[in-house]
Amino acid sequence: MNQKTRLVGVMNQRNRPKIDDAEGAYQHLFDAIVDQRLLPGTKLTELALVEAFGIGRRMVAAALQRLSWEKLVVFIPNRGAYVAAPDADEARQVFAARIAIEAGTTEAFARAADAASIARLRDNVRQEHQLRHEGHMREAIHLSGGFHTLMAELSGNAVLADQVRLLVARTSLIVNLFENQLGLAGWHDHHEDLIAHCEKHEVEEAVFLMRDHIAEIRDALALDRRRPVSFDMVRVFATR
Amino acid sequence: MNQKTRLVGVMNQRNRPKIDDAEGAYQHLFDAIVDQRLLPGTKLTELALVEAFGIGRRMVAAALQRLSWEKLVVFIPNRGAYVAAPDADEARQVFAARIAIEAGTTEAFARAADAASIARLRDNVRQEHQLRHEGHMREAIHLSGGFHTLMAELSGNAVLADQVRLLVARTSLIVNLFENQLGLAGWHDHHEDLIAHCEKHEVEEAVFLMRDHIAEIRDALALDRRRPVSFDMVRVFATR
DNA sequence: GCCCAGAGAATTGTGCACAATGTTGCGCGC
DNA sequence: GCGCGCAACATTGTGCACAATTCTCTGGGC
Repeated sequence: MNQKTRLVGVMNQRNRPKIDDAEGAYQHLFDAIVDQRLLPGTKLTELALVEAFGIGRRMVAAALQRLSWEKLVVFIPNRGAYVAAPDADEARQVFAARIAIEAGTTEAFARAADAASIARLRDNVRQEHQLRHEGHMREAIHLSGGFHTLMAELSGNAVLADQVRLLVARTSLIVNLFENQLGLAGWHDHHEDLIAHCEKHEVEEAVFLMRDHIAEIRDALALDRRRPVSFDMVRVFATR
Repeated sequence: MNQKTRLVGVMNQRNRPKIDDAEGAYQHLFDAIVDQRLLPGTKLTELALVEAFGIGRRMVAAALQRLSWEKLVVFIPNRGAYVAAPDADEARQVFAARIAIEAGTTEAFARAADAASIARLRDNVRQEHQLRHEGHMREAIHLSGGFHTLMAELSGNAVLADQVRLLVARTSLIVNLFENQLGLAGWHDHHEDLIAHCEKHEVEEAVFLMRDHIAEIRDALALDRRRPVSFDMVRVFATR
C-alpha cells in the first residue's frame, strides 16, 4: 500500500464530503490534525492531497500554507509539508501566550457577559460533562477546547478569538504529544467556576482563575517527556 | 502607461532588489504596505506582481495569501487582492488586542529584563528621537512601532512577538487611514518611562503604563472619521 | 432619459509537461 | 566491511494554454 492510497484512506475515515475550495480542504486538514487522525510527523504531499480532495494543486498549496502559518504543519524546503510536532520550548510559549491572551478575552467577557452568552457556555460545559460521563473522551476534550474558543468569540474581539482558536488547536497537538500525568480531571470544575465569576462580573477573580486554569493544564504535562512518535518525525526535527 | 508598468514603478521606488522566493516578495509587499507606498484599496494583481518581482504565480499567490492571513490585504473572490482598509470596528479590535497581548509581553519583559535588552530598547528610543528631531517623521514612526516589536521579541515568547509584529503593522495602516488629532507627541516619553520601569523590574507599573500608552494612541485617533479612500482609490488606480 | 441584456474584458483556477533541486539507494573500488 | 560517487527518484516550482466566473460597458427598446 503506497503512501498516496493510505492518505486517501485517512481522509476517508468519515464519508468523503464534497470539497471544492481551499477553505474546505483547510477545514478538513485542520480537523484531522487536531483530532489526531493525522499524527505529527505525517508527510502531506501535494499530489496526494490533490487526489484525496479532488481539487487543484493551487488550492492544496493554499490550505497547506495556511496551516503552516498556524504552526500546525511544517514546511521543509524541497522536501514537503509535515504535520507539526511541537517541542517542549514551543509548548511553553504556547501556554504563556494563552495565559496572556485569554486573560484579555476573559477580562472582556467577564465585564460584558449577558445571560445568553452565559447560557451558551453553560451548555458547552453540560455537554462536555455528559460526553465524558459516557466515555467519549475525544469528543469531550474537543468540547473542552471549544469552551475557550467560545468564550473568546463571545468576548467580541475577532482578533483575539482567532488567536485563541489557533492556540487551542496547538494545545491539542501538544497534549497528545506529551505525557499527561493528571489526566484532564480539573477542567470541568474550573470551567464551571469561571462561568460563575463571569456571570457575577467578578472580573479580577475570573481572570485569575483563567490564568490558573491554563497553568494547571500546562503543569499536568511532562514537557520533558515526549511520546514515542513516528519515525519520520525524527527526520523532521533533524533537518529543522 | 498601463497599470502593470505603473505597479512595477511603485515597487521600484527604491532600487529593485533580487527577489527569488516567496519570502522576498512577502517582505517587500509587507514593507510597501506598512510604509504607505501601497495605499489601502490598491489592487494587487497576480500577473502584475509576477512581472514586478520576476517570480512565478505560485510564489506571488503564496505571498498574497500570507498577507491576507495577516489582514494586510483582502481577497475578494474572483476579483483579486486589495490592500486592506480597516474600518473603525476593526481598528478598535486591533487596539484591544494590542492592550491584551502587549500587557503580556510587557509583564514578561519587565520581569526578566537584563542590561543588554534594556540597552537595545534605549538605543531604539534614542534613534527615534534623533530622526524625529531631524524631521524624518516616517522613519521615526517606523522605529516607534519597532519599539513594541522589539520589546515583544526580547520578552522571549515567539508566539506573542509574532502577533505584536502583525498588530503593529495593522496599527500603522490604521493610523494612516484615520485622522490623527494629537500627532504622535506622547510616544517618546512613554517609551522612555516604560524602559525605566522595566529596568527596575516594576512589573505592575510597566504593564499599566503600556496599556495606558496604547489606549492613548487609540484615543488620539478620530475613529469615526476615515480618510476618503478605498473605493475611489480602486477606481483611480484601475482606470489611470 | 432610463433600464435591461448581452458581448467583451479582466482575473483567477486548472491541467499538463517540464525544469530544478534535493534525497535515496545501489554498486564499485578499496 | 566501508566510504564514495553516480544515477534514478520524488517533490516542488514554472510556463503556457485554456476554462470558468464575474465585472463592465455599450447599445437597443421604450
